[in-house]
Order: sequence, then structure tokens, then C-alpha cells
Amino acid sequence: MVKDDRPRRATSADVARESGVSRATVSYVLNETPDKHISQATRDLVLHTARRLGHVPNPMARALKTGSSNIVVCLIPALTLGFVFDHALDELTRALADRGYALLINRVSGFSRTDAISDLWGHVAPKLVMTIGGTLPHEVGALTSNAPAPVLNDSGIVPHRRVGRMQAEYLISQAHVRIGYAMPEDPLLRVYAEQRFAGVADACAEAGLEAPQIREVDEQVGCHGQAVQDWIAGGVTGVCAHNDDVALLTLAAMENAGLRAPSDLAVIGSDDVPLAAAGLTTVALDIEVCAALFIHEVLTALGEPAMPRPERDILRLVTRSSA
Amino acid sequence: MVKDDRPRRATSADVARESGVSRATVSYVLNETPDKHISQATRDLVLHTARRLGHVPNPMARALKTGSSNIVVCLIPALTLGFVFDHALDELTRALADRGYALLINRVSGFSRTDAISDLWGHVAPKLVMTIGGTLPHEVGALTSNAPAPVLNDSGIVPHRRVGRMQAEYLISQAHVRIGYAMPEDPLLRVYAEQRFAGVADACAEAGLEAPQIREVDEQVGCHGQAVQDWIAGGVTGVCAHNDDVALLTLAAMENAGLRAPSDLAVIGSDDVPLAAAGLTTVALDIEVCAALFIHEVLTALGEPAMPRPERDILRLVTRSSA
DNA sequence: TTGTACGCGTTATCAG
DNA sequence: CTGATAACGCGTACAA
Repeated sequence: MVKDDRPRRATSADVARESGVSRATVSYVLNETPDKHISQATRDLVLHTARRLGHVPNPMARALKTGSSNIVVCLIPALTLGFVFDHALDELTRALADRGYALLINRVSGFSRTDAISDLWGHVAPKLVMTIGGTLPHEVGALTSNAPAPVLNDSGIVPHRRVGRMQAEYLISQAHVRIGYAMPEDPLLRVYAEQRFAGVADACAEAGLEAPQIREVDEQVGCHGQAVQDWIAGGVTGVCAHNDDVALLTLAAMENAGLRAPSDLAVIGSDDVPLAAAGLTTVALDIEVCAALFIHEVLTALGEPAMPRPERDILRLVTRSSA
Repeated sequence: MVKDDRPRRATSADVARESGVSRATVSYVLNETPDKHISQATRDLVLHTARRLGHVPNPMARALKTGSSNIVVCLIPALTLGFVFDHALDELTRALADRGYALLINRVSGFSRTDAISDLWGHVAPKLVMTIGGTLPHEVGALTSNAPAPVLNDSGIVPHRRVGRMQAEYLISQAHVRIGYAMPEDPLLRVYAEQRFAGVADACAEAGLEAPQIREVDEQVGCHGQAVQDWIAGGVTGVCAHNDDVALLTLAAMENAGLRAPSDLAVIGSDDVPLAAAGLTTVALDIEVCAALFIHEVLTALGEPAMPRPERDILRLVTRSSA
């Protein structure tokens, strides 16, 4: 059990009493309220006692009065996002903290009690709700539909369709004419995956090629081995993988089967995760640009001044040995 | 700017007025307060109006009165934790949600304004603070030292020292007598890495072998290539990698150099990430057990009844082709 | 600068 | 047994 022996937090009333001023004065000093002229003497006094008492304004009281907290809640799907989004979240955390906000992340997984789904808003009243990860399981839908704050979606930050297009266009430029697509079976990945696949299909269609051959894969090497067999049997010579993780598993399966990339089968991934440096051709996602775009979106939604959107392209083709 | 057009949330006073009862009655009904006997008729009436109005009790008002919210804040370091912890966080989120709590995650990264470090407690007043990831950057220290709630550390959940021991013991059982250690240079990984290394050193010492040869590695294949050269030059035949990601990079570097595992150099990782299935011998971390342990710790700290700790060992050796 | 009402749910005290 | 009244928690902001 939580035995909370910690001393009661000092309230603004404590600071007021110790300073011999009114609570209002304390509030004005601590908030640097404009149009309220407090003498430098009392200001210093209040500041000093506040620090001495370790006063931290009670967030609930403040939020209760204000109507909403300075909290931004980010809803993310229950999967490993990978380092691109992780980095973006880190940068966003910092950017928000510097402006007096706090970023709190909630991994929305399936709940046992269905009525617990939207209980989150019974615990926290954020100023802004954002979603990341592109997935919309029904829980996220339930959560956003009755959120006590505006909701910001991450759609549009990463141009998934263009990712797929770039993958396919590169393979096509390398004279591949039958393209395969490694589609993750995880439903949480589907929103992104289908956009990326659409881009691949676009490029194939424009080049006059037949539609890409989709194979669903999980996280087992065996499954990828089967997919590889299917592709080769189908005359496929180049495969676009939904992301680098998938691509690396495909390459591993090929290695197990004694096949070599790109001669037996070319593989191109997406994201440029660290392990991709081992030789995976991929469409790199610029983590700095990605983070900057997120920050721009969120700050704008909050009405905070934001840096202009970065001009550098978020996508970049990185050719290595696998394709 | 956030233009918040959404209608004001219905308050308990609204429900009371619409139902023709007092606010107290509404509170009693909604909270099923013991020792308060409300007639079934008014109970139904209140419940119905509350649902009709979509009333969700204001979390701040409740928390203000109660003294603390039903929020658990988890502090994690600003790095990609990987799927083991991600899974644990997902299970924990669900377990807490089922019991009326909310798990909110804060990625504590470096802040520009140093005084923003502990501002988190100016935004949210959790009932419990927990840390995951084993890292103690100074920000986490600052955050936990003045947290407005008890702090629970994850130390002890994963027996890192035993991880290292198991790695080394396996290599030793395979007749390796000179052991190398691939240590990540990322300072955020250090807390874990040094415990794991200590386990490796333990095993070497007990077997009468010389101390393991440490090489620091980053996320570049080139760096790993250099480390591999060093190890081989130093007579090392088996390497313990801090985790699977490091191990896979080492293997990739070996492949680039035309070396083969385990004949030229045996490599053993830890965690058993999905990609490890491609052929990496590793000390698998049981994600179910890991999650269960976390849940047990947190629920116990909250004074909630918890399932007994799982008996299955959290670690398991998985031998594949790399060692 | 100060007094004080307010935001909203909780709970001790009281009345029917 | 049912339900109402009112004070409380704590910071904010308007009137004085």
C-alpha cells in the first residue's frame, strides 16, 4: 500500500501567511500577472518564501479554476512505434515543457471493461489531445469522439503514400518489372501500411507494370520465407517492405534460404532504422524534420508561436546493398 | 489556435437540477457511496439523467477535493525502450484502467529551461510515480526527488546481472575462453549495461577466465566493425552484446567483413527481439512475465489486490545459429 | 494590495 | 431511511 509520509505540500495560503500578505498577492506575484503592480519588496519576499517552502501550485486547483490544464495528451497505439516517432515525442516533450505545457502519453490498448475506454477523461482534462501512429482502433475513436479538448491527428505529417511511391520508383529505375509488397498483418499497422502500399501501386500503374503482389507477413522469419518463395515463384524481382523491420526480416529469411539480395530478390525498406545501416536500401524518414513538423502542428493548435515548417524534404532515398 | 467550440461539459450540478435533486445526492449515486441509502427511484433517475447529459465528473474538482488523482505517471528515458517494456506498459495500462486508474507516460528528455525540469508536478498530481528504463539522468532524479507521490523504481524487475551471467555462461559452455563485451556508448543505456556487464565479468571470474574485453559501440556498423577487429586481434572468440540490437549490428559488421558467426566470432544477445529470430542466440526476456511483474509491483504499491507474482523464470536461453 | 466569490465534486452535519 | 445544506480544497481574478 502507498504509505504517503511526505509532508503536505505548501499551499499558496501557506506562502501568504508566512509572507504576511494576502493569497491574492501571492497569486499575482507567482503568475506575474500583467497590469498588477506589486512592489519589488513584497515580490521578492513572496518569491523567497515560496521557494523556501518549496511551494508548487496545486495543479488541480489551478486547472479547476482555469477550466483546463496545460496538459497535452498524446494517444498512441499499443505497439512499438520505433525511433522516428519516439524521437519526435522527445522533441515535442521538450518544446512543450519550454512553453509551460506537459506532454503525457497514453498507450491505448484494448480494455477489458468496455466502459473503461473513455474513462481517461475522468482522470485528466488536457488542453489538447493528439494522436500519433496513424491507427484508429475503435478505442481511439471512442476516446477522441468525446474528448474534453480539441483533437489533433497526425495524418499528413508523414507522406506515407509518397513513401511507397519512392520505394517502387527506385525499384523500377533498377529495371524491376514485377514488384512485391510485404504487408504487415498487424491490424494496428494497417492504416499506414495501406497508404504506403497505395503509393507502390500508383508507381507501378504509372510505369505500366502489373499490380504489386501483396504478401502478408508477421514477425516470424518462417512467414517471411514463405512470402519470399511466393514472390520468386510469381516472377517478382523487387520487394517493397512496409518498413525496415519487415525488410530486415525478409532479408533474414532470404539468407536462411540461401538467397542473396539484390540478385535473387531486391528488397527496399522504409524509415532508415539504425540496423538498416547494415546494408538495407531504404526510404529514410528524416527524424529532425518529422519532429519539427509535429512540434509545428501542436504549437499552432495551441496558439503558441511556432517556428516555420522546415523546408527540407522529410523523405530521402538511401541506397545500400539490398536493392 | 485552439478554437474550442465544444459544448461545456455537464456538471454534477446540471444533473442535479435536471433530476430535481441535490448535488450531494448525485454524488452519492454516482459514487455508490456506502452507508448512504438512496431510493432505487432517485438512483435510476440520477443515473439516467447523468447518462443523458453525458456527464463525466470533472477530474480536477474531484482530485482537488480528494487530494490526489487516480493517475499513475510513468517516467521513461528519452530512448526507444523496445518491445519488452512497450508490452509491459500496454499490459499495465490495461490493468490499471480496469481498476479505475489511468497510466500516463512522460518521456523525460533534457529541457532547455532547467527550471522546467520539475514543472511536471505543476501539471499533474499523480497517486503514484514510477520509473522504467533503469536510467537516472539528472532530470529523473530532480523529478522523483520532489514528486508529489510515492516513487516506484523498476530496479529488480529484470535481473540484468543474471542476464550477463547467462550470456557468458553459455559462451563458456561452448568452450570459449576469451570473452568480449559490446557496451553501448549511449549514457542512457549505461545503468542496465553496466549491470549486465558485471554479470558477464562474474561468470568469467568464476570460470577462471580473464576479464571480458569491453568495446564501446554506437549505432554505426563501422564502429562495430572496428570492435570486431579488436576482439579478434585480442583473441576473443565469443562476444556478449548488451542487447539484441547491438548484437545484430555486430553480426552485420561481421558479414560486411566477410566473417561468419559463430566460427569466426560467436555473438550472443539479450531480449529476443523479433529480428533475433533470424538466427541470433540470445537470453530471452519473457514479456508476459515482465509485464506481470510490473503489474504486480504497481498494484501492490497502490494497495490494490494483485495476482501473485508469476513463477516462471523471466529469463530463458534461446540458442540459434550465432553462438 | 486585499477581500471574496467562483469553479465543481465530496462529505460531514442536519432535517424530514 | 432519504435526502438537503453547506463547508471544504486551492488557486484565480474581479471589485473595492
